[in-house]
Parts: sequence; structure tokens; C-alpha cells
Amino acid sequence: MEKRFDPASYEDKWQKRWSEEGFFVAEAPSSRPSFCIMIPPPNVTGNLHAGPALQTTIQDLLTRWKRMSGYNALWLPGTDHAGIATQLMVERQLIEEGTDRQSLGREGFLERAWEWTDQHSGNIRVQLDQLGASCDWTRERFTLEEGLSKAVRSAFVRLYREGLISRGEYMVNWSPGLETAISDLEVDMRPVEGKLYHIAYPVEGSDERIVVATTRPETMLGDTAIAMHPEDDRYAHLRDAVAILPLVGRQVAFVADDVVEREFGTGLVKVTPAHDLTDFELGRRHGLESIQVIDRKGRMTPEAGEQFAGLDRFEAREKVVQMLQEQGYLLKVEDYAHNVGHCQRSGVPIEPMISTQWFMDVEGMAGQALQAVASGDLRLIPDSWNKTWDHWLENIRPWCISRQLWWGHQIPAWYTNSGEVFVAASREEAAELAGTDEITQDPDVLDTWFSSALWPFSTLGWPEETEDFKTFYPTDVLVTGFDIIFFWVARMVMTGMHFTGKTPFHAVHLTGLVRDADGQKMSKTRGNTVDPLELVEEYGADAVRFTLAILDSPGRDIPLDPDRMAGYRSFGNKIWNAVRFSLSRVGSATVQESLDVTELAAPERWILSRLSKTAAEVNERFAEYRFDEACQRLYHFFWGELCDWYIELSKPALAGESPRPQVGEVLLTVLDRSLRLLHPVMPFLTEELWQRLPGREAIHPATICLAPYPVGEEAWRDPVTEERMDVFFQIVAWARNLRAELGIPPRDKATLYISSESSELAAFLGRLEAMALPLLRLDAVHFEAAPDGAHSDVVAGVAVGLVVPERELSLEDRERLMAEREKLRAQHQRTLGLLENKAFLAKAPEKVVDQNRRRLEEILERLEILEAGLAADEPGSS
RNA sequence: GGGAGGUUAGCUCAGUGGAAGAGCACCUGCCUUACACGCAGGGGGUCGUGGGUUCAAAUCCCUCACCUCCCA
Repeated sequence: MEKRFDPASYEDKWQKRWSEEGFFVAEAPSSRPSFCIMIPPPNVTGNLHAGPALQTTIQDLLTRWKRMSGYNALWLPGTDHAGIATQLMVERQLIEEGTDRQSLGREGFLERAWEWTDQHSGNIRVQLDQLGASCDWTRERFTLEEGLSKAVRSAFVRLYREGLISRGEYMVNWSPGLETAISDLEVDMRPVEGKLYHIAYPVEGSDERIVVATTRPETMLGDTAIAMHPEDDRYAHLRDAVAILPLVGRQVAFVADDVVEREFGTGLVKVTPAHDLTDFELGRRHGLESIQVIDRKGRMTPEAGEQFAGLDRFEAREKVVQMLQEQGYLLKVEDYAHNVGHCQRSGVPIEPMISTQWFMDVEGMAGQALQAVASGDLRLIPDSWNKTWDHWLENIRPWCISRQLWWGHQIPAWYTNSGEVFVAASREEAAELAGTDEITQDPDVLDTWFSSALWPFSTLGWPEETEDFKTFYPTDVLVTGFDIIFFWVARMVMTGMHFTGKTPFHAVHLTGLVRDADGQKMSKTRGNTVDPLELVEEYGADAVRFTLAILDSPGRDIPLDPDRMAGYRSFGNKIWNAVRFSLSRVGSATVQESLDVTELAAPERWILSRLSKTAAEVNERFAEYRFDEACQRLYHFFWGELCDWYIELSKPALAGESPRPQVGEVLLTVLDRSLRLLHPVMPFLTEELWQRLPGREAIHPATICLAPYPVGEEAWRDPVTEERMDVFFQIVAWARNLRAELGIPPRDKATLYISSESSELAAFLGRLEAMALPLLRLDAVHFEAAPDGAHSDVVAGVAVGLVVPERELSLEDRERLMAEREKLRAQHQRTLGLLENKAFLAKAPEKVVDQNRRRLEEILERLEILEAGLAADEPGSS
């Protein structure tokens, strides 16, 4: 074996073999319990970024763990057609070619979009493979494929017939950048340093001029009223008056409505029903006319007046302001910071606009989703999201599901020449309903998230009652970023419960955001994005996975630090070398399925006990989605216990210097189980090494992927041995520390004295003599009181002494000892104070009191020895 | 304006009532034939502020400060 591990030399090989052998193909039906995760489908033409790499790791970890634990585990992969994102990419390509989608026409454009999709669709799989994802690719899905499109049409028709989807004219968030309506969620509120314009409107038939304040003066061209608060006495006299719109000359009435804030500006506001949501609703209440002065591209319409028509809305603003100024209507301009809705995708300010769109009434479904979390049927992890969940669902508004795009599921609604609408799963059905063939399909497509909302069941064949659906629905857990909790998670829960009566999963593990090493959000503009595949190339997939998993603490973002990753790459190397060492020393020993611990010596019993404890804890932690803690325990066990202690202790036995029974078998058996424990996090390395363990083929399947996940052997647990070994370790650490502090060169030998009042413990330590010698470079260990002149102390209740080559205590040594004395004296004071405190003695549990009594005894003993040592070595005393 | 989270060693973070932890970084010694992506040892923290509950608080409660994010 190579001295250093080289992930690149085996990762591809194993991914290929796993896939060829079909290890990840799930059964339906199955006699085994099912476990299912649906991948959050990445954009079909996209790349896997850091966030999805984290989620991929967690999903794979869970799937592999469950698969090894005997479940019929399915991790279903797939991609999303990503309506707007993909359409934009294709359009950009067209522009580069000097054409555009309009000139290509719908059919031609879709052809190009499919071409683009087909070209890129394999990309995601390549990336998932490189991360070691154990997806069942025989079940791969795409949101725009025929099967899922059928589910989309079916869901749409059903909701329409239930009255939950309808078409109507309403105020929507219009993106002039994309020239489509978008949903509330696709609008970002951004702070803008704007202006507040105070404009005078003359009152007809009087000299009075009233004043309104607005941040959008260009919309005054579409004003159809002035509003005041009904109880605002200042303007009561204007109730029946009429104002004259400057520049336009139109008469506008005054209306009273309690949405008007008396404190804002002058307490009078202009009303533009066609371009503001509040004004729109106000207009409906008061039967006001709507005048659309801004068009789909954000330009002024002819309705805005001759001199404005065709101007961009922001140019129009300047011109309106300038003209108001010239004509003496502009009274004041103030700086005004406020939040303005922007199109998330194109970045341009949203234009509220009245438009005919399809809406989904989600209020009832939201109630079900609220109930699901409240009742515990659905767990959000971490549960700090519960409040956010509730708040959003309680205030939910109808979902605008139509988009003026071409790439997506075309709305299954057809219109007759007279404008009558027929919603049906197919054109034929619609024609039948309409009683005519002269029908035209609605040109709009559905919001991408509409098909995503059906993902957990549409991928399993819904609306058909397929074997897959029966076997895997509802799924178990969803792993995704919190940023799409409403876009996606809530909507899946709503539609899932509506259509299937069940929550589509029982738990949602919401991961934090992956940030760069400095904690900065990754973004293209910052240029600090990290390509997970570059990391895989540099550190190996297992190290990337381990890093992501161990950093995934609930509710916390993940800073991706290359140093950290290098550290876990070293862990891989450590594992490699532990196996390399073992294979070279175990002779003909083989991996055992079980071991009888009663015949084993203390180090063997100890490591098996620790292994069992670790296995039990790791299973527990996984079950609670605490991958960070599980990984920490694995790391600590393998490196801190197996490598640092057990392998070191096994060396004399394996070198034949001091034979102990079954050391090779124990070592191999521990490695077998350790590798299996680590496999869900580090699949490649563990498979590569596990395949080399002699004897594993006799008791296990051909791949570690399907080998049983260790749960911890009760019979191997041995707390007494653990406790005693711990005393031994403490003594070794003490002696090592002393050697280092005294500067005893490694080549110089020393003699250790150990004397314990407990005869069992003394006997136990006595049996470890052979192992202590090389660990500490000792000549001998004597089980008796240390002679005068030895460096003595008390460690874990055991009197110990070390005799080292003649050497005078230096000034530094004395200082160190004196500092130690100060520390002990302080501890003495504190512990004594505690034990003299009557309240403590009366109220603290017996266990804690005892603990402190023992502590005090040991402190006193150590102080005595230390004082003696200092006195004996007093300069000039000898 | 409402809500969530954070404030613990130089950095990034674990740690929900009984003597402050990890990884990395740093310092000192070691190439001890598994591993220098290593071994051994070490330094370093009034656990944001102020109060309260308790025999005992990083941990529970309240105040304030600062940081991040979400919603309006």
C-alpha cells in the first residue's frame, strides 16, 4: 500500500462499480421497511454549488446509513426545468447569435431550449457522482418530462374544478425586466434612497390647494382620486369637493378610507388604482376608475398623455417633476429612504400592475400545513423555524401561478373564439367540453414552483397508484436550505396534504448557508463562490463530505475553510495508515463476526467497549440529525482512541515481543466496524480499505454499502475496564508531561513507580507493564512506593513516581513547580470553601459532595508531595 | 415596526445546572520503520454587559449593547 492515500486513485472506480452493480436501486414492492429522500431538484442546466453539495452530503449520509441499517432505501434524483432561469440563459444565447425569441417564435424557441437542456442535463449527475451520491438513477425524474407534466396537468385540473384555481384580473407584481408577472416571494424588498415629492393639487371652485406627498410622481398621471382618513377633521370640508390633477387637468374626487395614515405627509394621498396595491384595493372599495399609464416594459402608455407616452417610467418621473416645478405645483422635495420591491431575478424595480392571471387559493391548504407542524406530523429541524412557518402561512395570500414565459408547463386551459375557458388535462378533452375544435390554449406557463410543489409524489408516479408510490410515499425526510422554505417546502406540504392526505415527509432538515472561510455569503459578484468539485479534486470527496457534515450544526451557517478541510483530509490519511499498519502486522488473523470478550486482555476489552459506545452514540446522533456530533465522535474514536492508544498498545503484541491472544483479530474486527461506521460520511475511502480486510468476505456482502451498520454490542461494554484504562492513560500522560517539562531527551530511559491502595487496580496496572515500557521509554516499572529523590505525584488516586537520569532542578523547573503549587492552593481554597458551606452540604446531591471530598483529599496529597519536592531541592539544602 | 439566530481560546465553532471543550493556528521537542496530511508536550478564555433564581449558572429568567438574517 502507498504511504499516503490518494483519493483520486479510487473514487471514480468505486462510484462506477456501485452504479454498475445496481447497489443503489431500491425495490418496489419490498419486504423491508422503506426509507426515501427526494432530492431537491437542481436546475437542469445548472451546476452544483456549495449549498447543494452540503445537502447532497447529508442526504447521502442518511440514505447510506439507512440502507446499511436494513432499509429499502431510495434516494430519488432529478432536475428542475427552472422556467425563468433557463429561459433567460437560452435568450442570452440567442442575443449572442443576433436574434431573439420573438423572431424564433414559440415553437422554435422551445426547440432551442430543449436542445440546451439536453446538452446540459447530464452535468448534475456527473457532479453528484463525484461527491459519492448513492442515488437510484433508474428512477431519475425531470419536471418537464411527460410523466411529471401529466401530474402537473392533473393537479391543475383538479384544483380548478375544486374552485381553488381561478383566473382573474388583479394587481400583480409585474417585472418589466422579465415582462412577466411574478409571485410575492420573487420580490425582494431593497432599501432605496429616494425622494418624497410634495405636490399641490388645486381644489375646483376655490383658491385652496391641497398637498399630497408621493415617492412616485409619474403615477399621478393615472390618479383617479385623493384619499383622506374618515376621521381627519382637517379635511372634512373637502369630502364633496373635486381636485384638479396638475399637468393632466382631470377632475378627481376625494374619498375617505381608513387605510390612509394621517401622520404620513399631509394626511392626504393620491390614489393610482392601476399602479399600487393599496390604491387598487381602495379603488375597488370606492368604485374608482383605473387608468393604466405604464405598460409591460415599464414605459408610459398613451393614456399618460401625449408628451409622456413611450417614455421610460423613470424618465417620465423626471419630466413630470420638471413640469410640476415649472408650473408651480412642486412645493417641496425631501430625501426619503424607503424599501422598494425589486424583481429577484432581473433586479429591476417591480411595477405593480393590473393584469389577468391565474391564481391559486392556498388559504385552506395553508391551514393544513400549519396543523401539520403544530401536531408534530411534520418536524422542522431546527424547530426555531416553527414561528416563521406559522407567521408566513397565517398571512398567506393567493399565489399567482401564471407566467408570461414559454419555457415551462403551458397552462391546460383552452379558450373558444367567444372567450369561454375550458380547463382539461388535454386539448381533446377541452375540445369535447367546449363542443368545438376551434379552441386556443392559454399561452402562459405555470410558475416553476408549481411543478416543484408536486415533486415528492409526482416523481413516484402520482396520480397513478404505482408500486413506487405505495412503497415510498410519504417520504421520510427532506434536506434543503432554509432559503426555499416557502418557495418550495411549504408548497409541497400544502399540495401533498391536499392531494394525498399526508404530509409528503415527516421531517425537514434545514441546513445553514455555506459561506466562505471569512464567513462572507458566497456570490458571483463577490467572486468568492467555491466550486465543490474543485474541492473534491484537491481534498478528495470524503474530506469534503466530512467537513460539511461535521460543520452542519443546527441553525448555524457553515464557513468553508480550506485549512479545516485539509485537516479532515489528514483524517482520511490517518485511516488509510491505520489500515496499512494493521494489514502488515496481523499475519493470518481475520475479521470476526463476533468476539468473546471474556478471553481478552484489558486493551482489547477497552477498545471494543469504546467501539460499542461510539457505535451506539453515532446511531443516536444520526437519528437526531446531529451529523456534527456524530462526526466528532467518529473522529475522536478513530484517531484519539483507536490510533493514539489502542494501536500503540497493540504494537508489542503484534511485533511478537509480548504476545497477547487475539490482538490481530480484535484489531481487524475493530477496523471492519469502524470503517462501516464511517462509511456514510466517507464512502470511497472506507470501501477501498474495507475490501482489503482479510476475512470480511466470509461474513459480509460484496460491498460495504450493503454491509450492516454497527449498532454497538451490549456484551462488549465494559465500564470497569474503561475506568481502569483511564487511570493508566492518565499515568502515562503524567509521565510524558514530566519528561517533556524536565527536558529528558527521548533516548534517555527512566523508571516508573506505581503504588495503588487498591489491590485490584494495582494488579490491573501490573498487567499493562509490557505496554507501558515502549510508550514511555522506560527501563522498568516497579509496583512499589517511589524512592526518595523521585519525581512524585498523585494521579487519579494512584501514587506515582518517576526516576530520571541525574539532573539538577533548574530555575525554570522551580518556577514551574511553584506555579503549580499556587494553582493547587487556589483549588484547595475553593474546594474547602465548598465543603465548609452548610447549605452546599445540605442541598447538593451526595454524589457531588463525595466528588468534592475526594478532590480535596487529592489536592492535599499532591500539595504535600510538591512542598516536599521543593523543600528537598531548596538551593543549598543538599 | 414584527420575528429568528448569534455574542465561549488568535480563527471557525461544540457544549441546556455540578471543577471551561474541539479542529485549525501558535510555541517546544521528536523523521520513535502505519502515518511529518505524523508523534509527544505546552501556552492561551473574568464563556458580550448589568441584574435575578439556585448550595451551585457558559448553561435558567430579566435588562442593555453589538452583529446576522427573515418578514413588513
